[in-house]
Formats: sequence, C-alpha cells, structure tokens
Amino acid sequence: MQLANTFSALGNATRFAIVERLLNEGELPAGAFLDMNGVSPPAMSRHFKVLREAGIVKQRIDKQRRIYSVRPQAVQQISDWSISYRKFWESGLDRLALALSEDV
Amino acid sequence: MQLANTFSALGNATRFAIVERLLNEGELPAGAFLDMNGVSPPAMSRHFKVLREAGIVKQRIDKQRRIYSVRPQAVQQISDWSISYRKFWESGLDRLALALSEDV
DNA sequence: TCGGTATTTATCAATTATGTTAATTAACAA
DNA sequence: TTGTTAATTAACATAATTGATAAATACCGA
Repeated sequence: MQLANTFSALGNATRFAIVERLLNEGELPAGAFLDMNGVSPPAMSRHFKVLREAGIVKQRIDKQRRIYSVRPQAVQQISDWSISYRKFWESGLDRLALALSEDV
Repeated sequence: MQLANTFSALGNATRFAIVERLLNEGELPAGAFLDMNGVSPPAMSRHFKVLREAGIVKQRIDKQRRIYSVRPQAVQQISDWSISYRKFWESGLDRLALALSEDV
C-alpha cells in the first residue's frame, strides 16, 4: 500500500511539524520554517522533497519563493483508512470481541 | 507529538501489512506472519517490538506463543488527528480558500 | 530427559536517513 | 552589473533502520 509511504514521510518529527503548521496556517514559503528546531536550509529543503514525493504537499513557485501547502487528498486518505476500521476502535474492543458483538 | 512516532512505526511496508492483517483477522501469534514477504523470525520479532513500543499493538502470552493484537486507541488516535482537519480535506480546498469560504 | 516448536536476543553487515558545509541557480533591487 | 535573498543540489559524515545468522530462552509432548 502507498499509505505506508505516506506514514513514513509523516513519521519524522520535523516533517510532521511542518505538515501540522501548513494545515493550521495554510500555504507558506519554505523559508518560513527555518525558525523551527534550528533546521538548516538544506535539511529543510530535503524534508520538503520527501513530503512532495510522498504526495503530502504540493509546491507552487512564486518568484524565487517555493510556496508549500498540504494536499487535502493526503489527509483524506489517512482519514479513510482509519475510518474503515472505525467499528473496531470505536468499540474499544479487540476484533474477536467485536466479531462476537456483531453476531447478535 | 507522539503521533509522529506512531506514523514512523506504520511507515514500513512489512509493519503496515502486519497491522492491516491484525485489524482484519484479529489477534494472531507472531508465527502467523512468517509466510509474509519471506521475513525471518528475528526480523519479524523486531517489527513487533517496534509496533509494541509505539503502542500500536499489545502482546498477550499464551504458553510459548506471543499473541498480538492492535490497540484500538492507536487507530483512534490517527482518526482523531485526521478528523480534526476534516473541514480542510473534505472541502478539497487549500486553507486560504477555506478561510475565505468560512468568512461568509 | 530429549527433541521439537515458538520466539526473542546478540552480533554484525548493508542500506537508508539525516544533518552539515560549500557551491549553485534564480530572482530581485540598487 | 553587483550584492542580496530564497532555495536547491553536491559531497560527505554519522546515526538509525533493517536484515541475516547463530545462540539463547521457554514451553511442550513423548
């Protein structure tokens, strides 16, 4: 599944923080993140590359700025996955107990 | 956020497949996964360790078997996160457009 | 007890990820 | 043009992940 790749890209504290900030603040240029954890420009650039290649963010070029934003589909894909197991986690039961409860 | 750690654990194709199978089939002993991608027992054992330490699965011991199952909270945590951005991805709009649409 | 099953731990090699500094590209503004 | 800003690519070092083999632990059944 390609979802594993999405999770992999989000499984880094810096990249997760980037995505959260883009989700909360909207599109921002790469440079806006340089105040974060003291990450250098090259390191930041590579984090964005990972996020781009995983299809989590899209890039828009404005003059010499690279403006990034989250691709809604990426978050939706995660939501769809977790929702498909909703009955399982919502009940707080393990799957065996769940199967029994559904058999009623 | 510890969610980045959850994503990190799920960001490996083998571990993601393990979790999907546990979600679909319910609790299973570690050995049930040895037919998968030709992963060796030690490799499998370590994948389970990563999943355990990330709080994604729980282990139950039955005789010499280690029976694993998914912790519902782990999937719920992911769901909660994605749902908190539901307005964003459901609209299919970027955040700026969303802010404008909400200002009406 | 002995041999077999289930799983983990120890060790080590190979790969991948991450970060750094230096150099490069592109655009802007004086 | 020249200097500055924004970001990326190149080259390299180090750390973390992953996997394999060998050995260890625990339990079972004859």
